[in-house]
Amino acid sequence: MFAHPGQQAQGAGHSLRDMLQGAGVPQGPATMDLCRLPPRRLMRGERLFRTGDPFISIYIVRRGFFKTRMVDGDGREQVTGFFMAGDLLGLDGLAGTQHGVEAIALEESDVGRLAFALLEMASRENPTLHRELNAELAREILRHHETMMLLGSMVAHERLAAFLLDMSRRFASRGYSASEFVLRMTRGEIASFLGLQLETASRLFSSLAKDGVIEVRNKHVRIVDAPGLARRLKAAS
Amino acid sequence: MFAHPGQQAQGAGHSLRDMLQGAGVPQGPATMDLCRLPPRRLMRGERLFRTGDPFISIYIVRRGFFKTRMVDGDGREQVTGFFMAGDLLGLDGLAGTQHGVEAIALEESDVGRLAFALLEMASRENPTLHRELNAELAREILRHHETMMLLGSMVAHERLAAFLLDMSRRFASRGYSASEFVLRMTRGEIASFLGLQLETASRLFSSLAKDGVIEVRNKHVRIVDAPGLARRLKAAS
DNA sequence: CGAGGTGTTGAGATTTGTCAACCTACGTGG
DNA sequence: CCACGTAGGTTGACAAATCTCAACACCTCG
Repeated sequence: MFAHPGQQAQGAGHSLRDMLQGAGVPQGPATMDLCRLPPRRLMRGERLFRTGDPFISIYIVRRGFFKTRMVDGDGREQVTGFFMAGDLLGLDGLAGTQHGVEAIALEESDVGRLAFALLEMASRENPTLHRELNAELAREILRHHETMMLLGSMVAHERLAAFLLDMSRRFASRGYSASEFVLRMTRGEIASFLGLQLETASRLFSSLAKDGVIEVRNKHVRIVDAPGLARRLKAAS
Repeated sequence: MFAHPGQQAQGAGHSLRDMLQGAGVPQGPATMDLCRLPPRRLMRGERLFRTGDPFISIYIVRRGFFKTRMVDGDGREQVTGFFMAGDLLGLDGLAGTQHGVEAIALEESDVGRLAFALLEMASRENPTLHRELNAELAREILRHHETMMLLGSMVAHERLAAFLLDMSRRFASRGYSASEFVLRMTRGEIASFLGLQLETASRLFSSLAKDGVIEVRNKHVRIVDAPGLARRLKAAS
């Protein structure tokens, strides 16, 4: 049920994604090449950007895994999303001048970067690029809407089901198994994202396992009964 | 704790808001005048736009009150925001091609409209306008973030306190009383927005009233002890 | 091999939801 | 202008979901 940036491969030429993927695109229009900044490697726990950082570039995850989170004045923390290879990161700053969230690597990761100021100029001359930027932003907003729906009108077990199905879909769209994957984030991070307590999330994993819907071993998850999981999104299980 | 479009008055000239406010701005640059569409009046319950509608124009509330809501495939409903005079509406479509939510008038209301396609062209020639559009979008995203925080990491009584303080701030920023106002939405709509059941929201109103923090009579609310209300955002009351 | 972070589980408290009754305000039509 | 119907709002009693606190197991990494 979650939409995420970067599901479908882009058509031809020098799309936003091509530019960010970097390495493989040696010969683009000059304006585009100018945008490209050196890629960056992060260790687990390192921050790609933090709340309030000036918005300078947008990123694509080339390898690894990230979470984004917010911390409010009272120290309340909220994980707002998870990002895997192929996902764009930092779009939240696209509309303004600074980032509203922070992005933290959940494992050793590589990101491609594009300088936003230059990208904006390029997009003025290139309507396709401009449209792509807008489309990515639209996906970001759609993601927000879905998160609000999840947090505002689902009970705990529905939220976890939605989360697992979303992960499954995203792994599948990248050519990995839809039924078996490794969740890089901790239970606590999942719980925060789902608006639950850590223990509640853990219990729900166990309960799904007991019902034979999934198999769990730490971060390794296997979806045994995908329809059963989907059913838990709707009525009472 | 909520950010909303349209807090501060805009500086000089023909800003986005001026254009939308309409009537008072007879002599703008031609490109801008072209964008302006006839205003619209809606009766209570009428929809300004609905989910999936092509994104054609953005709106400003000139008079009245709106809610936006989403309905997902399973019929789950979620109110995503409330909009009063001065607020921009329909920005969620700005990034894409269609609206992801629907907007419904909570009372007889008037809106100003700008044709987006023309507006986009105008913004290409006018960097200030372009920046304004981006700033509005940024506010929209900030609002989403704050809603996620509210839904994901606050308990019921904190959510209601946050809601009331937000309303208070927004009324105040429009020159109305910060301590006494009429909530145009029903308890059910407030509850949906806060991710609660109607009865829970109602009880929380009563409980705040019993504690002498607010006075309530139907939709009329008076904040008696604003600091007390603010205190309920943090620790246990 | 030890330490600390991570994950699981239990028991009980607390919060929130559910169902149901009833009250109130408001608009409509007689 | 009143009467009635209906949507909106409140409250109670109870059920269920979720949280809290606590103990302990596991796993990874240095």
